[in-house]
Amino acid sequence: MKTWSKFHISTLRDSPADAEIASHKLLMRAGIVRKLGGGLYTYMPLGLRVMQKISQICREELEVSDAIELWMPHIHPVETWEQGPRWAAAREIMFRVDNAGANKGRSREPEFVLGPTHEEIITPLVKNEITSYRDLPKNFFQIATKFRNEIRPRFGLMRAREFVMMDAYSFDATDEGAVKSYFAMKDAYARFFKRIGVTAIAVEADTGVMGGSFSHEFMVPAEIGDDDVIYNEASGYAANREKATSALVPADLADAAPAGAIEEFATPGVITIAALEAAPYSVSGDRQFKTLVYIGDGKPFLVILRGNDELEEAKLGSLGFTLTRAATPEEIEPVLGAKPGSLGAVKGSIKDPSALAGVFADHAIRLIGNGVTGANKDGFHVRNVNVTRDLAITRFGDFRRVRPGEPDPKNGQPLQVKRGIEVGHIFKLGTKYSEKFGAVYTDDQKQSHLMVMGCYGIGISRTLQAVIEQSHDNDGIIWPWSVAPFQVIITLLDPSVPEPAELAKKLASVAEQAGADVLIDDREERPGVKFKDADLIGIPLRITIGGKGLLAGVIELKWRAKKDVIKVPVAEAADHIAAVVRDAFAQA
RNA sequence: CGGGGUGUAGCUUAGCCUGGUAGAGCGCCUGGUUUGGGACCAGGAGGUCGUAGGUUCGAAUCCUAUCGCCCCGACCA
Repeated sequence: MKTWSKFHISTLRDSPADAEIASHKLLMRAGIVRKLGGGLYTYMPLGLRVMQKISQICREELEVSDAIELWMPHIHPVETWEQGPRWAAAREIMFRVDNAGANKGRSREPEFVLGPTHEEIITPLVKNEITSYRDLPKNFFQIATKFRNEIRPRFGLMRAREFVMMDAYSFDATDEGAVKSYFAMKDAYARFFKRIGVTAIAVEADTGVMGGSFSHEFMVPAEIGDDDVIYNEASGYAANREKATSALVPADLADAAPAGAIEEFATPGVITIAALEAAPYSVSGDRQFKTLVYIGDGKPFLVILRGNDELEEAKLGSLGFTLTRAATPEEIEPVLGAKPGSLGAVKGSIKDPSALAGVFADHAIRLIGNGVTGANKDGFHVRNVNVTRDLAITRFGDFRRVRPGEPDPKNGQPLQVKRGIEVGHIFKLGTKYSEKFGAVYTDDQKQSHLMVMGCYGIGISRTLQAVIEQSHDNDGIIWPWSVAPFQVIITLLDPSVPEPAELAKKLASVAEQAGADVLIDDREERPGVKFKDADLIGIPLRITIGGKGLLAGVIELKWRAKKDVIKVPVAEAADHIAAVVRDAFAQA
């Protein structure tokens, strides 16, 4: 048991000016964290207790799924990362560490980086540790600090430069095994979020720079989230917007009958979809082909979309390039023969087709019959363009951004969108890292095979804030029982009077024996201050001792999340509290 | 890194436009009156007005540079 006067909790009446969202304000006001700099926070004693509880629940649920805890260094030799498959993409977010006194006057290059994640560390480790199929599968995890030089830290712990993350890495002999490991983790995540009292939905996600074959994100629905979740309640479909698809294009769609031969027409000054929609051309956006030029690992390629569709850049990841970016006008003209605004992919119209790494078309362009596209000649477009007959397409794919209202790929009902906070992510990696680092094992036929990997993350500190974002009211935080820094606060109204103080201690130890963490507010403050503070820091159960209640021979129990006050005669208080606490644990 | 904003006491801020003694509320300290939802009275401590230059008799205020922080975008747990 802790007493407020000996513990350290400092609450603020006003929110700091740099906090904008509810959970960030409450983090500061309730004294959960204090800021050092952008994205850098001290976890105050109260906040640390929450972190430890979240971590412990995470640990327990992972262990149920047979994951094994270890601890890896957070200073990584740069060479380790250079050997890995994503140095080029990942170096941007890594803090570099100078090798202090060593090599003075020689290399100015940093020799270490602060660990943003640990695939590059664990894979070589496991390569040395495990050589036999008998030792597989294995799943290692740690709960530790991560360092990422986020370009823009924001919203307190939501995107910090130093943060606490659970990261796990599974190694399997076979692909089927890896899938099993993946879903074991998905289940562990679901149990974890349920236990900490957070609604987190698993949504299909893009694999991003991590690579790998499939992936789910765990999202906490919240207005302030960074991601759009596309979903349909009825079918259960849920995907990050970066990944979401819709049933816009029927699989059995037949090509429209060409209305005639392609013909060029002059469109002086027309370089936008909108301009072509206007008179005198009046070609609606869904009858235009939009031709975008990107650079994939140094080579240009084309993406063809419907005029009124938007490219979802993340979907270009499926093309297999390590780095992609939009091409500049200077890069475009020599290849296509025209400036942006007059581009197209009609066979024969591309100036230098051999320079292209491919022409990738979104499925939705198949909805266009006798459309219009650029002539690859400034100031000209062509009409009567038909997909199969006229366009030189390397392959079709899903590249467009889904819009709310489009048909669900599962049941055809309209899709909806909502914002979410990404609190966890799981990836089935495959052999991307094991190949690079030579992580192989020997099977029972003495044959060598690459281990099949998965990797998994939960943003522990971000989850802490997501809990607040999801569970608060105008008076403050409402901690779920399982992660509350203290489950019970005993508000002692007359701390200097011996009898009530003794009663508080007695009831505190009763609650503790039932398993609760108890805080006694023994400050010489007016009752109003104590009630306000108890609400602000969000302790689930408040027991008030003293004042008019005690005069009437009762103590009072009040749940933070409820309105009513339960009066209990002093004589029955101990038994009642023990029962209530046990009940709360049973329900948590 | 692009766009926008902002920096005055631990927190919230007024003053800046139109240069002339740096002010208030909360919090903190002392004393008193209070005591069931952030009390009241009296007294007190706390500021090189982000930093560095410049203009000026005189700069929180005007100018320049720089740094920090916040918001929107690209990226992420």
